[in-house]
Amino acid sequence: MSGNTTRQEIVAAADDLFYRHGFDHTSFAHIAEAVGISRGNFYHHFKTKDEILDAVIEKRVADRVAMMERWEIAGSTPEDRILSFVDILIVNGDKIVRYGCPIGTLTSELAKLNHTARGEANRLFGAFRTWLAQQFTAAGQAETEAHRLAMHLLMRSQGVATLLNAFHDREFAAREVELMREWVGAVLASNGDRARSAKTT
Amino acid sequence: MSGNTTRQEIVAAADDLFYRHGFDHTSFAHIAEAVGISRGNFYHHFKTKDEILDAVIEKRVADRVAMMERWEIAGSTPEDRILSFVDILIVNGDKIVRYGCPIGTLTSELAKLNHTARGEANRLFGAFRTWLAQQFTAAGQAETEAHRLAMHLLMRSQGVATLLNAFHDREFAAREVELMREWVGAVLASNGDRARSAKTT
DNA sequence: GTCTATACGCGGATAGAC
DNA sequence: GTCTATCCGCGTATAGAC
Repeated sequence: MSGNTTRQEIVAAADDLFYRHGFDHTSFAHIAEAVGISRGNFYHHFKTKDEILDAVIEKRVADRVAMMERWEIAGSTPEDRILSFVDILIVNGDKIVRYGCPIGTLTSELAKLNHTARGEANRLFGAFRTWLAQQFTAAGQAETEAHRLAMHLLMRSQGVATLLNAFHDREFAAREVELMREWVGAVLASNGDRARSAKTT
Repeated sequence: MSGNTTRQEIVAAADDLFYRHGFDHTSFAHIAEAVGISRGNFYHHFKTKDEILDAVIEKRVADRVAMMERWEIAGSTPEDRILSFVDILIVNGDKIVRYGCPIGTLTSELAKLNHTARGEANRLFGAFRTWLAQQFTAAGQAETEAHRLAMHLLMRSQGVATLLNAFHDREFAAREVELMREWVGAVLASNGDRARSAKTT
């Protein structure tokens, strides 16, 4: 909580570079250049590259949590909030075309590097997973089913991101987003039916 | 076509290491050690690392094409063949848990490295895409719809692979594979209805 | 806190002997 | 075709002056 601006700048620059070029391929020199400081100064803030990675993951988690809190405020119903998640694929379309999903690609890379921060990185997926499950639960789904639906939606989002990055086909993404929106609507509508019939009987 | 065994061994070892540790992270020393030759000897077969990458991509494409040809023989109907594709997620489950999808992860990495072989790597996805589209067409789907269905299935396969790699949850994968099988059945059944009604009217 | 200078190993790549 | 020896740049990391 020392509020060091330089440290925050380093983390922000590393976050961006790790996303665009990957963790392993990004060097201290790259980050130092992006921030505008010398390489030596670097080690006053972070002793190892892994420490920077931890800080970047921490920042990414915080950013995603903040985003989900905004969705909570903006969306009046659980369905609206879930659709905010789906819309990431459109809102961040340009970046995904170029660099893929920030969470999926980091997770994949750390898995291949067999990096110790693998588990930490999974908190990113976990944040979305539990949040989505909460929304489905709020929409009337049973606990286990809500978690399955959350995983299904996360899965489709990842799949679309991967193929959008490979094929650069925005129409494909738009089509799949529309299918996801329809799927969410159908799932929650049929549940509503069950909920209503359960009430009336 | 010189039939050099050493060359093939290098490509096979590189294929494996690129998959398990990533292209960038795999060094000449790693490959040389895996094959059991010296680093110097290496350059008699490949002048640059990129040449090895090209050869690995070529091998991967050939392997996948051969696999799809086996599916053509094994499956009597287009639906059977499509389900062979879906079942990769189960058959290769262990490897996917550890290293993800060989195609998706390579594509993502090359995108981040902004590597020239990016386009070549996309032939891997392309091979599955066109083959799946052919199967959907053979099952009675219209040309454009067949391609959309192929992309949809490829998307789901990628999404499942990514989350399977992240969460190591085999039950999740089994559940999603079952959903994909149902989806394939439903899509082809409804099409069959349309085809039948078109015939009888 | 920020800098310069530097250590040291590993990466890709080359030369040339056998 | 296979080897050893070697070049050179870049990577992480450290020491120490300002």
